[in-house]
Amino acid sequence: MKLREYILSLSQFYRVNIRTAVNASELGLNGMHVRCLHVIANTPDCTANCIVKNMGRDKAQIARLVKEMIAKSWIEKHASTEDKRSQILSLSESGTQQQQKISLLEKTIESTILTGLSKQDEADFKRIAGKMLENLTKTNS
Amino acid sequence: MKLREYILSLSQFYRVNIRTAVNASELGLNGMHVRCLHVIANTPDCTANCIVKNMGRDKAQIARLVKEMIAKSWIEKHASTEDKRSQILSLSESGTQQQQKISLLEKTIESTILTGLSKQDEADFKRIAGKMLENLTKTNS
DNA sequence: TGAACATAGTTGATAAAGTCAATTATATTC
DNA sequence: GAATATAATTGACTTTATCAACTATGTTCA
Repeated sequence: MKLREYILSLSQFYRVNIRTAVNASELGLNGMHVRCLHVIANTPDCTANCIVKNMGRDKAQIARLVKEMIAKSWIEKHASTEDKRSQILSLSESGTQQQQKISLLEKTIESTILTGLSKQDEADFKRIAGKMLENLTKTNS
Repeated sequence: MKLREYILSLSQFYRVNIRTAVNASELGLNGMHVRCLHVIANTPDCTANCIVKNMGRDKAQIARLVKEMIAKSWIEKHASTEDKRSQILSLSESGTQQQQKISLLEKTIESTILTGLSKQDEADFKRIAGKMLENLTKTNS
């Protein structure tokens, strides 16, 4: 089995799993919402562009997701004082709650994924995947 | 950085890379074509259902992709002699050529990804990712 | 300073990908 | 041989992704 297959299949089956869990919990959000909320939660002074860079998506797609999440009141935006072109995004009260619920679901899946693997395996995986990511993103810029 | 992010980002950036390369080479195929051709090439007596299982996709989606690829004459189908419900898929002459061109592009990306990683790292990655995949797919069935 | 270029975000148009339910044709089971 | 299961197909639709054009603000440097 080729490297490609491992990479693509892992994400595919991860997606299927998390979507099933999220649907079941009836939070009313989809995969991209989940990931955006994460990025916003974990990035200081997060802007739409931060999400674009972090997730490797098209900025049009992110602009629409952001709009949608603001409409649902999960996030808020306010103009940056430093750069008037930038909009700083942050989680609202309810967005934070959503995020916490998702984190719980993800912990469950994470422990499923890691079944039968050692701490060392996990660390190795992250180290190697991190290096791969670095290699992949360097070529783009 | 969480496991989730490594898994999803790796596939995302891999996709972006391979798509750029495939577009540049003007082969006229998209990401799903690429993956389907691979599965067909590497599965003995491949059926649409094999692709569904292998890739974790909806059978409707695969049926349409197969139809499209037959229309483009990249693959052929003939009824199975063992089970008249099944259609055995195989690469045509031109499909094989497409597949070989893609393989070249993928080799290039693969070597980019593996830059700075040892043979041992690669083997470890595959072993760990393989176990993860096993964990993820077991829960679904 | 101000023209040229760069960056952040938005929008329109469209393509690709994914989903759910129903249907047809064979297979299997008991 | 009737009930049930499976392989593939189709209709109707939603979601996700992409590209190009555009507005508004920033940056550079002749």
